[in-house]
Amino acid sequence: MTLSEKFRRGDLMSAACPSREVLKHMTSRWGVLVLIALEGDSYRFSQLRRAIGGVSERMLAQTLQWLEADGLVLRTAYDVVPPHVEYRLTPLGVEAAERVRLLADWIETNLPRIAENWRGSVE
Amino acid sequence: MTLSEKFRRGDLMSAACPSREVLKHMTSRWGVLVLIALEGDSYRFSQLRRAIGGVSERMLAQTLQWLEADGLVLRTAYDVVPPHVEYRLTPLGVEAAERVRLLADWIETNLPRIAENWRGSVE
DNA sequence: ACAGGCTGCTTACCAATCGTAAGTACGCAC
DNA sequence: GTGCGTACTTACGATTGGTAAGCAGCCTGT
Repeated sequence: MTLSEKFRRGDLMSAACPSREVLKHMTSRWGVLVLIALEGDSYRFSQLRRAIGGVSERMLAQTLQWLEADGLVLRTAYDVVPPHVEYRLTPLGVEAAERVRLLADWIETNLPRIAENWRGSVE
Repeated sequence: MTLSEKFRRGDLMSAACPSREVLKHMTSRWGVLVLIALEGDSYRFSQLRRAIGGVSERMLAQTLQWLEADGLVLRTAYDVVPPHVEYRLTPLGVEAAERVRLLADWIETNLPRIAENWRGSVE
């Protein structure tokens, strides 16, 4: 098996595999939240920023650019003033967002079970 | 609804919610790969390091400590020389790893579709 | 009329994080 | 007795991330 054959389908355990980059974008601190937010609806930049608590404009812009470059998010700019830009998921992005949301949902519902382990120093 | 009621079940869109920390640990660059590796088998430290291409000892140790503190990974140290430490998933960790693997599998199998978007500058 | 706000970014700067390399303690093989 | 293997920790430099300010032009308020 040649290297290119090995990487046609990704191999995350190999340091050199490009799938590592995709993983990095999708599981980045804000990438996860962007995908989940956009799963429900399309958003404008500032709207998305308000929906996701705590993102800086800088990081939101960067995250959206990553996801756009990976073909998960579609950016549509209307040339008006004030600027109007819409972000929505591509079909590929919808599939990705589903998986990410499953993970996020699990964390949200199981937070109590996880948090039990934090009480170590108390008691 | 009080703040504590709001956070008994996590709310990832709120900047102050502790679920953000868990998300950070599970979706960290190495956290994902650790969970997936440990899903199949228990591993010793160095063994895990070799299995996951490209991790430094420093980051592997830190990642394992995060996951241990969240109750996803169980660390068992045998007091022998040379040191022998085993890492395995807890039942909670198994559930988490399943979700993470679904995401990873999707990336690996859909890498070709994603990579198509990178050919923008070529051609 | 004219200051200030809103839009979607980008840039400059500083702090936190991460990776690399080395140190540690101890036993065993050569 | 030199060197390897184990599981880490620590020091330091490089990369990344967050904060704040800038930009360009219309709309609102006074």
